[in-house]
Amino acid sequence: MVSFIRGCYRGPMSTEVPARRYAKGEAKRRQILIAALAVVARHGYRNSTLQEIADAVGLTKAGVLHYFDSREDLMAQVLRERDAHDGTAYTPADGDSLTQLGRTVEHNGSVPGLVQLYSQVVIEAEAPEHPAHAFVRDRYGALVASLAEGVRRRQRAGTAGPDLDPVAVARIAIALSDGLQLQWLHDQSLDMSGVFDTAMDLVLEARPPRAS
Amino acid sequence: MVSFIRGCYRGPMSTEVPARRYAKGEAKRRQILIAALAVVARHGYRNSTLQEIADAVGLTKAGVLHYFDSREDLMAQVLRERDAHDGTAYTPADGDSLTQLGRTVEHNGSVPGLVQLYSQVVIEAEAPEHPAHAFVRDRYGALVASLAEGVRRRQRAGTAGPDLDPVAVARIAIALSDGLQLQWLHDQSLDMSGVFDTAMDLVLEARPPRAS
DNA sequence: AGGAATACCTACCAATGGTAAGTTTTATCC
DNA sequence: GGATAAAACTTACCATTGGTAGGTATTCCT
Repeated sequence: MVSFIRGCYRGPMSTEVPARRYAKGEAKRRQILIAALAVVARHGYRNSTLQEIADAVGLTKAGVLHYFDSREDLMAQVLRERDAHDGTAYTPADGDSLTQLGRTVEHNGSVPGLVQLYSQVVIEAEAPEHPAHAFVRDRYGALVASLAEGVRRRQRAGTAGPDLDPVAVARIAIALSDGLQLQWLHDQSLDMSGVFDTAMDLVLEARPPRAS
Repeated sequence: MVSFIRGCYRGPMSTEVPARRYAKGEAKRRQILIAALAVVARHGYRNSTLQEIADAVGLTKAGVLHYFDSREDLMAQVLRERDAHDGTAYTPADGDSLTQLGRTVEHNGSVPGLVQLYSQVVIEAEAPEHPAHAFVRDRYGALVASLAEGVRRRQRAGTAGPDLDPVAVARIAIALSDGLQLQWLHDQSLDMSGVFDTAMDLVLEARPPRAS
């Protein structure tokens, strides 16, 4: 069981060194991740077979499974890689996390394969034994924290209702993002980004209560 | 009710006659639907096998497949039946559809199995060849229409911002419902209903814009 | 060059969804 | 109250797929 690295999740706070691999292997690994996403985009998540992914990169099933513990693990890693790459998730304290989330929503409107994969992994990972369980959990946690902080900053700046519960608003923003993506999968004419911005504007409303 | 329908989806506009079947079969069919939901609740969607469902009702796999075209079809029918039963979906014009949706969200907080099944089917059904594709599409459509009408009624009553786009608000409500359920699956301590109500209150806000 | 770790393949297995074809049960019609 | 047609099943059986075991070839470091 070689896998000191494979399968085990390394969160943002983890500093473990990656398992040493040969250059060729590292390249192949990346290639697999890219191919997997492409295959999902073409045939959908549940119709994406290990065999087809393997074919796409000139390997056998077993060859692919040399890099990933399982199909589920592979799919989860696609997400993780993507997540780390375009840094949508763990937004550092500098940028505005709410704006960043909005941008991510907008961007996702161009990658249906990724959206489907994301939704699918999130649901599957509900099972505690799923390889991405901890990942998704941590991701949600980090997102909530980051967004809540963004809300607090806006409250200080006066661009968000002072009585809003930052954590609740964070959860609302995430729910909107996830939920709109679900709808969008069934109707890609939906303007996810527009609806998201509209909703968030209303939620963050800094206007004083109506004189009742 | 339309409980005697099977296999093929009959939307609101369909008038086809139900396939005739014996009383015993009808009972068995119900039993299977209930058992399927129970199995999903226990082991999760992807770990719910036809075999186990069959065992639960004293049949073989093939026996179950006599009633449903496929596993996916079975799962979709569980949703459909449930949908028709507690009438959450096609809310008639009488009640307030927004309140109704809120109640459904609250109720779903007690049935994790159903929530998981629902989410899973919605994602799977993105594929046009999925047996529940048309169902989910129609369901979304009907929900949007119903909720949008609810928003309009509130606007007339002065309990919703007059400038709100009813359809957009409808989509927002659905997204919140779906998205919160996704989060809730990973953290059942989340107060779905509370967050949902909070968000909708903010979105529907009828307060006048702040004097900028 | 030597040697350890990696990269990768060839079988092989078990589980699962699904089908084909037949047998038994159920209700209906003379 | 049997004949009969349809529904309610069952017993094989198949194909796909994820995954494993174990071996061979390749890479890289010293």
